[in-house]
Amino acid sequence: MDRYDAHTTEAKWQRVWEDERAFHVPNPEPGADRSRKKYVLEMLPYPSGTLHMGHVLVHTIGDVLARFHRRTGKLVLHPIGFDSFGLPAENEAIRRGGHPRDTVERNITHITREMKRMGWTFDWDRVLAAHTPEYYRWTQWLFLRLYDAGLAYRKPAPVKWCPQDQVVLANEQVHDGRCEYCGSEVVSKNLEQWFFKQTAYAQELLDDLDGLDWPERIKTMQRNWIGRSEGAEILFRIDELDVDIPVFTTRPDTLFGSTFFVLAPEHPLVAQLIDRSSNADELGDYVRRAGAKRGEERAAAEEKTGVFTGFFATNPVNEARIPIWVADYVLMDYGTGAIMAVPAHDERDREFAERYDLPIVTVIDDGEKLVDSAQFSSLPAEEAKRAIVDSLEQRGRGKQAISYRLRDWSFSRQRYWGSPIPIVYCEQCGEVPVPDEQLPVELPDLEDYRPRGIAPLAGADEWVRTTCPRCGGEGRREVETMDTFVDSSWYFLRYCDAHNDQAPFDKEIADWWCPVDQYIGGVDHTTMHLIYARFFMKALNDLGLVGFREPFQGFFTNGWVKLGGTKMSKSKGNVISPDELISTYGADSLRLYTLFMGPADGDMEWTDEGLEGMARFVRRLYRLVGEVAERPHTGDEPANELLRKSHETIARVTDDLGRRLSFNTAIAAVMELVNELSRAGAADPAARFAAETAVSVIQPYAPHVAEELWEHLGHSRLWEEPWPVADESQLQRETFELVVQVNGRVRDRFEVGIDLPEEELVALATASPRVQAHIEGATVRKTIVVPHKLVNFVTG
RNA sequence: GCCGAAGUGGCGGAAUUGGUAGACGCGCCGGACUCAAAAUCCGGUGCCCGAAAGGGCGUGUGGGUUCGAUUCCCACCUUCGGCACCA
Repeated sequence: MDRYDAHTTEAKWQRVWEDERAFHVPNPEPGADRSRKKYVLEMLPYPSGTLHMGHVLVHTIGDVLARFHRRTGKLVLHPIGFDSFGLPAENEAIRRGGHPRDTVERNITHITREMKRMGWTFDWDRVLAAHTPEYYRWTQWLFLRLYDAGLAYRKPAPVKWCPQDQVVLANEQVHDGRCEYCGSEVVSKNLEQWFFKQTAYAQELLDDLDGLDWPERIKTMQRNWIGRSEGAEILFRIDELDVDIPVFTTRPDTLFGSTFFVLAPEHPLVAQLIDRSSNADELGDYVRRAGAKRGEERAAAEEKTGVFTGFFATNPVNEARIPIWVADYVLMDYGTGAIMAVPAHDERDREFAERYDLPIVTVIDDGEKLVDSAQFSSLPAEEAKRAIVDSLEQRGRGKQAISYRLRDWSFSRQRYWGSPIPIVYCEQCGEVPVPDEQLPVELPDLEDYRPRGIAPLAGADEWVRTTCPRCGGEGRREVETMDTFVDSSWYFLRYCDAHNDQAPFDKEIADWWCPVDQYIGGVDHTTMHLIYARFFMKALNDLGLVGFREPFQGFFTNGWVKLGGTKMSKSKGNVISPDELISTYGADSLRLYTLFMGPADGDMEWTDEGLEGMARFVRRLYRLVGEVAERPHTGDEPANELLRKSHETIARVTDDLGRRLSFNTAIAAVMELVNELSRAGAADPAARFAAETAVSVIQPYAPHVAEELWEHLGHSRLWEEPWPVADESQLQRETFELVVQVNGRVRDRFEVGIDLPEEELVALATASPRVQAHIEGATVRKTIVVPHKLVNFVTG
C-alpha cells in the first residue's frame, strides 16, 4: 500500500460529493415526521477574502456534528451564507478601492473555494448573501411588518458617533468609549434614529432563557444585560409647575431618608425649569456641557457635579419639600431619568450630598430596621418596602414597578453598504412605508460611497427623490441603512426556503426545520446578535409569521485559537493560513487537530508540532487499516479485548458527539483504539472489526481518509453508512483490575473475575503480601468494598 | 466595585455519578532500521529518596466533610471574560 496522499484523496472525494450534491437536503413533504430533523448552524460569517482559524474551528465543529447526525438517520439542514453587508466590507472596499459589491463578491468566490477544500458539507443550494436584492428585499419586508406592528419607530436620541467611521454605533459596538471597528474615541450626538422596540419583550427574553440548552454562563450574561430590577415608581409633586414627576427606586423603604431630588440633564422637565429659574444661566450652561460629554467621561468624573434649580419637590410620604438638582450622574435612559436621592443609604447620593452640603438622614439601622419613618419605623426593611408602596398606591402616589437595563435596539446606520430602510418622507403624509410590491428598495450604485458625516445615500439625488406611495406627491427616501444585525436576525429562516420569491420563507417549512437545534458561534455575540434574533422570533411569532418564539434551542460557544498565548489576529501578525496548511498536511489533519487541541469551547494553543503529530496519526491509521484490508476477510469475530475496545470506542465517540459535545476526547478514544489495533496486529481475529470501527467513527472528523479506507475495506459510501451502535454485551468485561487501598492509599492492584462476591474480593485483597505489609499488626476497623472498583481497609 | 469562568507533568489536555490522578497528543530520552540522515517503527517519561524492591510527595493556597476529594463545603490568591454612576 502506498503512503497516504492527502492531496489526491481529498480532491477525489470532494469531487464525488460535489458531483452528487451529496449533502443537499430537500425540504420535507407536508406533514413529514419532525423528529427526524436536525438543524445545525454556525453563525453567519463575514466573507473575508481567505479563511482564518476562527472559521476553521466553528465550521469544523458544525460539520462534525452535521456528518454525525446525518449518519444517525437524521435529516440534517446545514447551510451556509455570508454576512456581506456592513462596516467591515465597506471599510475593506474603501481601503482597497472599488465598490463594496465587487469586494464581497470576489471574497465570496474565493472563500467558497477554500470552504470546499475543508470538506465541509454545506447545502450549497441554499447559500445566501445579505447584500443581494433577493435577500434584502425580504429584510425590508420584515422591517415593514415590524413597522406596521409599531415595533420599529423613530425618535431623536443621543447617539454614539464614531468620528473616524462617520457612523452611529449601537451601545454594543462601543467598548471602553471606543469604536469596535476602528478603535477611535466615540462622541455623543443627537440624531433621529430608528429603533426596534425590543424592550417590549424584556421580561420574556429573560424568562425564556430557562428553556434553552445554552451554556449557563451565556444565559447569565444575557440576564445581566437585560438587568431586571424590582422596585417602585413613586410620584413627587412640584407645586410651582403643577406636575408630578415619577422616579424609579429599588429602595422604597428609604423614602423617608430622601433629602433631595435629582433630574438627569436630558430630562424633558429641565428645559421648563431653566425658563423659570432664577439660576437659568448656570443651569443652562451645565446642561449644555453635560450633553457634550460622553457617557464614559461622565462616569469617570472624579467628583459628581450638579446645579440647584431653585425648585422643590414634595416627598409624598411626609410632605417634606426637598431641593431639585440637575446632575449628570443621573442618566436619562435608565428608569425615569429622575431619582429620589437618599444619601444615607446610597453611595452615589452620599458623595453628592457631601460635596454640596445636603442633609443626610439615616432611616435604616444596623439591624436592617426602619427608624424615623413615621408609622413604618421599626419594620424590617424588606417588609417596609411593601408596606410603603402599598400605602402610596392607596393614595395614588406610587406603585410596584420593574425596570430593565435593556434598551431598544438602534438599528439605523449612516453608511452606504447596508439595506435601505423602505420609508419615504412626504410633506403631506409624513413618514410613509414603501408598499410591499415596490420592494426591494434597491441600493443605488454610488461613485462615492464614503462616509461624510451624513448618510452617503443623501447624495444620490435621483434615488432620494421619489413619489409618495400614499398621495403620489413628492417624497424623499430614507437615506440611512440598516445595521447588519437585522440581516442576521432572520437568515436562518431564509435557509429553510432559500429560493422563495413570494415571501421571505414559507411558514410551514420554517416551522418544520426551526428552531435551530444546534447553533455554534462565538461568545462575543451574546448581548447583540443572540438577543436581537431572539427578539425577532418573538415579534415574528406575534405577527403570525413563525410558529415558535426562540430561534436557537441549543448553543455551543467556540473558543479562540491562540498562538504564543495570544488570540490570532492580523494586527498582531500571529496568524496562520489554513489554506496553506491544507496544502501541506491536508484538510483531514487540520480538522482533526483543530478539535484535538483542547475543548472546543475554550481557548486553544496552536502548535505546528501538534498538527504534524496529527498528520502522523492519519498516516498511521492509513497504514494499519491498509494492512488489515489486505488480509482475506475471515468473517469470524471472537470476543477478545480488541473487539471489546472497539465497542467501547463506538460508545464513547457516540456519547461525545451526541450528548457531551466533547470533540477532543472522541479523537483520543479513536487513537486509543488504533494503538490497541497496532499492538494486536493485523492478524488478530478482531482486527478487521477494529479497523472498520476506527474508520467509521473518525469519519465525521476526517471524512476523506475515512472514505478512502472504507473503500479499501471493501465497502462504499461511508457518508451514508448508518452510525455504528455499540453492542452492550460486548462491552462487558470478564475481569477487572481490583484496587486495594489501606486507609485510602493504593497498595496493590490485580485482575480479578468480574462476578466475584464481596467476601471473595476481601479475601483476595487481604491475601496480598503488599497489603499485608500495611495491615499487619493493626486492627482493620472497617472494610469498604466498591463493586467492580476497589477494596479499602481502614485500620484503627 | 458587581457578575461569571478557570487554575492538574516540560507543554496542550483527560478523569462523565465522591472511588486507580495524569487517558490521548506534543516534547524529551533510549533502542531498531540506515553507510548516514530524514521518515517510520518499538520502548520509557509527574516530582523526590533509593542500585533495586519499595517509600514519600503531588490537581493554585489554607481549612473542612468523608474510609476515600481534581470532583462537595468555607475562606483566600491568581488569571481571563462580561457589566459598570443602572437609582
